[in-house]
Amino acid sequence: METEAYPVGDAAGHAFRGQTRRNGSLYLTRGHAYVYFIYGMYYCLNVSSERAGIGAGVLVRALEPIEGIELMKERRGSSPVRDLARGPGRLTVAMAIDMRDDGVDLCTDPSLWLGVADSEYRGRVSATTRIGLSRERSRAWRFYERGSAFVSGPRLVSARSAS
DNA sequence: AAGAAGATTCGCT
DNA sequence: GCGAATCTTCTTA
Repeated sequence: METEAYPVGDAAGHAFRGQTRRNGSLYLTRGHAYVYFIYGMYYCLNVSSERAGIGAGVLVRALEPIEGIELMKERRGSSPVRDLARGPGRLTVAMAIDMRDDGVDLCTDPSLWLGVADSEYRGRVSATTRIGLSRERSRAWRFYERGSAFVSGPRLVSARSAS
């Protein structure tokens, strides 16, 4: 798995300039989905990360497919398993995530939810700077499973930045 | 009202 | 490596 944090006060975050129609789900209680449409073509999935009324979240950039691989291949058009969900746009295609999922509670909704990581993944997380930003480039707020082939960007550990 | 940029991906050079 | 695809949001270049 690969994620990027967009915490409160982050100038690169969608909630930096306050709540809008688009980013409203970032202001839901932690654990809700924030889905937005980007580049006229792709959806991106985020998880709200603060209490109600505070806008912050985590972008889910990549996943390692475990189950439902055939279905994901159908949606993605026969791409290699490694590429099914390696990248935020690919991930939402493979999972059939769109604006209908915006605002759902990922802790209780039967259609889309988050589980808890197996203990074997604990301690296997590394960090780098985030991808594709023009602001706050130096923050090492991208997190991924060290050694995994199912991540979308650099797998090197960058120098830790002050936070 | 109009234009530019954007947490991307894919295909072609 | 570069540009197209294609649309929402924010800013006024």
